[in-house]
Amino acid sequence: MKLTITDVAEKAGVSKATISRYLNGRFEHMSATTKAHIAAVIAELNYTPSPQASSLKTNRSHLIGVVVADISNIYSTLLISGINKVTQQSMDQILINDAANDLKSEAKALEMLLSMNVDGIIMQPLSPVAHHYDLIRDSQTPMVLVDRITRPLTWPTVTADDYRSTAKLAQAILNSHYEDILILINPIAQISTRQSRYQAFVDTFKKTPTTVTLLETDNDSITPLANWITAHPQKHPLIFAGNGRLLMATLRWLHDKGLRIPQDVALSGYDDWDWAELVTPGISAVSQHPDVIGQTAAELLAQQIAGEPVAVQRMEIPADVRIRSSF
Amino acid sequence: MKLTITDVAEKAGVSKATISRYLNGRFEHMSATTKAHIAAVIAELNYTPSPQASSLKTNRSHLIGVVVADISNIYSTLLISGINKVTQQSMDQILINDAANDLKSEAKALEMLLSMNVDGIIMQPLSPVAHHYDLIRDSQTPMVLVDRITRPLTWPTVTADDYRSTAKLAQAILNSHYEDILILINPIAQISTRQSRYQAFVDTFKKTPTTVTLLETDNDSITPLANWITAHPQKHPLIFAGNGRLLMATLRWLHDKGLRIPQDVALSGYDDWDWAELVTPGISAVSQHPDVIGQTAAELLAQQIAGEPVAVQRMEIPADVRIRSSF
DNA sequence: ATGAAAGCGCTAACAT
DNA sequence: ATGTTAGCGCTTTCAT
Repeated sequence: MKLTITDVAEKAGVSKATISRYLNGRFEHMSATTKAHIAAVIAELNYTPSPQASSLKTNRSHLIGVVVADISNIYSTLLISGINKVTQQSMDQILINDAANDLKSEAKALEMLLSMNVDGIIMQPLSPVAHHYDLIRDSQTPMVLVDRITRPLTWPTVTADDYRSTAKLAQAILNSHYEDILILINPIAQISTRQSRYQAFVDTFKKTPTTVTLLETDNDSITPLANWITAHPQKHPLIFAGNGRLLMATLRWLHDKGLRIPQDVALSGYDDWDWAELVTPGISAVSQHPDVIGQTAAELLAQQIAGEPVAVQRMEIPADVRIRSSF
Repeated sequence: MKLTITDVAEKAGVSKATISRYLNGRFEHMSATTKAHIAAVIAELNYTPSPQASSLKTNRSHLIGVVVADISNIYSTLLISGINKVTQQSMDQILINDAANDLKSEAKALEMLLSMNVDGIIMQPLSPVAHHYDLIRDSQTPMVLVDRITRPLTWPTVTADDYRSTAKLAQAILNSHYEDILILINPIAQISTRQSRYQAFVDTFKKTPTTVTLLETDNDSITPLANWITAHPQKHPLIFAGNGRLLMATLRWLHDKGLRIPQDVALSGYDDWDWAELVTPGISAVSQHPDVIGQTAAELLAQQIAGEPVAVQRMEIPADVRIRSSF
């Protein structure tokens, strides 16, 4: 049977209040003897207090909600692993929820978390409009956004430095003088990071003869790319795949078609989870650090929960640009 | 301000008890009018009950604890994603904990989960000895093990069919007549799956002239392999890397050394998260399905929690063997 | 068909 | 320095 604070109090011959004080580290007015005695009794009984009971009174659940856009994406693991580093320290538990790239699911996840009375939320938002998340603001629950920004800026946000890192990659491509650059990316209207990645290319090639073509796609499908390449068999384009899944899908398609990299088409992309270098001839890519993003977000959230002021601003975690031999 | 059941009761002009009955779907003795009325009020107020308060009374937390061996491993995401599929349905929340490949951390995670009063636990155990987890048995908390077994068999366990799938791969290798097979794997004494993978090779090549060499390593280091290859420059071995990380590390090392696959060394491994085919020349590997394992485990756990009897046995989820061109 | 009241394990005034 | 007591939001007998 699970022990309660009453059991401990009886065994120790003191009141529940004293035990409670002990548990919460309020020793200011406690005699050293009772303190030691309580410690001994707790150790002997191997008693652990019930967080839910305490939560009921204190309104602090020691639960952190995490909502990821798509849990099957590697980004999620890395992000969670980073968050975990700090919650482990603070003895908080994380509640993982998957939005499955669906606004309805995301909303449900958020409601769930609120009803669970989480102390704070870390979310990789699906919607770019802050308004969409008014219920969080209304509930007064601290939140930190990761990976994508939301307008107007309402919560502290931690992302990669998409624009800067992509521009760096674009700069490297500049020297190779491609006629056509194909940006294969999910709909950019929605997501800030996608816009930045596209814009970095546009800006870099603005005053060059290079044509930058935007190929918007859905659900990481590469059909628009396949169509373009099939329609322009004589061209020798450079492809920039806007995320890891697209990069992988593109690679697989080129493979199937027997197209050689970089002889037939050149390739580059965003996100490389260590495998891009293993693929012959080594894919040049931007490599971000979701674990650092997660850790930073968790620290920011912890501050907010502790009542310390946190600036509502975007923090950018630098990504690495790894140039290999794919263009 | 957060609404309580009392607010709803007042607004609806009925007692808390009636609201509670409504919330728990006990309509047997409820007039259709009050039922409809309560529904309307709840919708209007947008009320959501507090799980922790209810948990206090019912002893059901709707929390499922998940302990993974190493959260930064892709296996974890896939596993969680599978678990998530079923917990989403049942409105349960999952509490992810990382054992970080460390028995002390694992024990702490388990204690944490017990004190959180979780309804059940899904664990990828670090220790092969069931005794190690007696505190779970003592606490009467339902548990399902995944990925690795524990002796004696104490909990329902869901794993891949390590032996069978590895044997299938070994069989394919058999026809290529290698003189030396190097099994690179983390310490096999500890983990059941590792033993099975090794044993599958030993058994397959028992009556052949092929030598099967066990190269035990630690922390996914490839030093033992590097040493062997350096020491036998004239040989043309086939390597079997016991997990995805080792496979990747091996690949990277061969790359660095300029060793060609399969001309200089042949390669194969366990775990392929879709990238193995993209690496030239396409790595032959066993591909397991952690998401299915997770889903199955979660279903088993749900049954146990519901009080339905669940057989204490090992369930094997078939892995795929993907033969490509690396040997 | 519905309500009153006690209590789940804990915390926090307010006593003493 | 420690105890008493009244809840936190919900469920559940037992009444009516």
